[in-house]
Amino acid sequence: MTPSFYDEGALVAVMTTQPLDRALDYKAPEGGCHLGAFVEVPLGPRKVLGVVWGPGKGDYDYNKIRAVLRVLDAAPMRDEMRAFLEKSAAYTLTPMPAMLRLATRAPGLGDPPSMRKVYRRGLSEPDRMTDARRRVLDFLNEYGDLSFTLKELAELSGVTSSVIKGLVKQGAVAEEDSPRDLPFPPMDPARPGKELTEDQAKAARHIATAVQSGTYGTTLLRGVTGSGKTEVYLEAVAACLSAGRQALVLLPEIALTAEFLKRVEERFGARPAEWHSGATMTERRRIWRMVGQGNAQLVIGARSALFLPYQNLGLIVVDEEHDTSYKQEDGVLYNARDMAVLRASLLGAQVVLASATPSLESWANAESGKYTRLDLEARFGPAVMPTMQTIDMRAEKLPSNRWVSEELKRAVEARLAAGEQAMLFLNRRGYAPITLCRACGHQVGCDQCDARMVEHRFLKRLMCHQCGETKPMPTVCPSCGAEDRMAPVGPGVERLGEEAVELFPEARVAVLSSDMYGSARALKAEIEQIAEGGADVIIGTQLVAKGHNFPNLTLVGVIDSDLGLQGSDLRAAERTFQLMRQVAGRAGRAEKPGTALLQTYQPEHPVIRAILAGDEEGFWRAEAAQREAAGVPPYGRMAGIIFSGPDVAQVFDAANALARNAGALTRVGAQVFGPAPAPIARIRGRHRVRLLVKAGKGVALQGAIAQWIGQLRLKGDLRLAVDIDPQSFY
DNA sequence: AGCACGCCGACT
DNA sequence: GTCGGCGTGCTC
Repeated sequence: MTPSFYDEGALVAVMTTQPLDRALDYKAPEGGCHLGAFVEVPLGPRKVLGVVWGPGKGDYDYNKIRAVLRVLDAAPMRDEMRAFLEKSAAYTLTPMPAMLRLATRAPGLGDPPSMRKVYRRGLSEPDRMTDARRRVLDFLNEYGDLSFTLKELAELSGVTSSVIKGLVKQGAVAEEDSPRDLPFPPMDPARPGKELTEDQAKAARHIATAVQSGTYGTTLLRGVTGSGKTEVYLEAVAACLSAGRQALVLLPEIALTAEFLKRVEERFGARPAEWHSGATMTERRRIWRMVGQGNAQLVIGARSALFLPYQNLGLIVVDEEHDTSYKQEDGVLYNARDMAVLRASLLGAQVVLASATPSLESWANAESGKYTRLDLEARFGPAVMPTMQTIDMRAEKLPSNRWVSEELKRAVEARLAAGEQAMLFLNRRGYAPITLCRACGHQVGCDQCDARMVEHRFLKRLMCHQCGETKPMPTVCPSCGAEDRMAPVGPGVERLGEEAVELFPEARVAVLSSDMYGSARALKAEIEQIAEGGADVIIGTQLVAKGHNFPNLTLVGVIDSDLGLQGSDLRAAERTFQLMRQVAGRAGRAEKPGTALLQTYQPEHPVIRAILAGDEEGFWRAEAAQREAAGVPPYGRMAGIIFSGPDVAQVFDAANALARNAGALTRVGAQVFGPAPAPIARIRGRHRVRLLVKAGKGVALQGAIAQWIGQLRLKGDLRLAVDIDPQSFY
């Protein structure tokens, strides 16, 4: 048993956020320190942030050991959190300091609580009363014990700040210091939620009971769009809050909308803490501190909210659990869905994985009994699932610059005539995916990456969708020099928008694409405006497939259902299935029945047929059988080893050398494939090459890989990263 | 990550 | 002669 307190001078091991890959010994400071304390320690000439990780090892020259400089004013990291970070690091093969950095992503961690001046009613009366003074004192008397900032008080009582300063001098108004980071208002779980159907109430009770048990468990909550998943898991949140424990709802960044927060506020009577990439430094600091003090009971956040210092977490909801954005693809490579399950298991907390279209991993875990599965079949309210049909594009005789079939066109016209909305869905941003020289066949590529440049007519430039590099549209072929022969090939949403304007001249056409709006806020505002009837025909990329509600939308046309079916990505079929189901779920969410039309060149493909039949179990079983036969996740294990560096040949050489020396892996029966260019073959001028490791389900993959790459000495600018359970393959 | 140490090419 | 290139190694 490790002691939980170290007296002054005792040796303690401190893990820093510097890339040192192990803890260093220090002497405990004056007054001692707790296990888990956030501390500032000297490291060479610098002062760095660290956490007291345990007793010192004592294997270092005692005379060189320095003392902890100070203990920071923050609640010590709990044992559970240290265990979580260590297990996450071991699972993802991430160096511990990088893991610790995820857990200390708040500014001013070491600062004393920031204070500000607030004003309240003082004990004495002013010597002379004026109108302005009267207004201030009346206002304060009315609000009793409450205090206000100078600006608030001046505005609310209609005086200038000098009046208040005058009253302070006389003692009629008291000036006090108050911490700037205020606790979040308490949630009220006893407020009535939305009325639940019997189906939903049963599911809600099931999860609530599990939450009250105070033990670990994971529930897969499956329900089609509009089936009331949110209402059900908010009841589980209520049960958790009632039990006096904190709750966390994880959402994909894009789904963290004002609409969702409003629902939460209506249910619990107060705004929860919102943790997302757009949060200001002040907000981050407040949330980090308040979560650590237990003064934020409910956090709604994107994946990194999983690493906040909860004191008493009882429930983690992962909404849209299949969403690929839960997998962080750069820096620390982790999957927030899997890490949520890990953290809950260490805490004795419950996890709810909610989705209309679960990932095959979660489906399989439910099948094998690791997760409890709850299905919400009935749609909430009168809306029903849309009718779905394919349009066989092989039978269409479309000119090469047209993508909307005659049948889809007629269907859209019918909706327009009825005063309803139609959506054309195409998962390709920009104007055209390829810019081709008609003289020599050259395709314009990115100078930084190996991707093709995509024309964005909206921006009047070519853009690389991998690194964001842009350049002007060339008039002369960069390869053969021919003039005015550059031509756009293939459809993007912008080009589809042009076609829609021609086909439906009377309609208001809106194109929704993530790169057309400066900020997520502007985009959300635009989506809301369109949902309220601001457009008749909506052209959109995959961002419209995420939980927005379009009450007047009754038709979804999927321009190219085959995108994502081809290729060697083992999850391609799964992704297409999920996307189609979600897009189809856009249609007819309110009272009007919807129709989904899928344009495809492969109407007999099992994925397309499963979507049409609405046969999810059939799809999962077929897909699971294929993966099991191939020995790939979730029936086998995979890892990517990504080498990167400025020189391609050097990067390939290093990867080749490692691949040829894979004894540590072959001993455990794992196979090594590659090297091949990584999914993103070049980022910011650095070439990336990947080895793929495939192993049986029972193999201790991390240990073998750690041993394998352990001896490797990387020279110069070469870097190596391990990606456990890689998600991108092409 | 930073920062120092150290071992080889073009300058006042 | 030495200024400085950044490869290598250390930080308790």
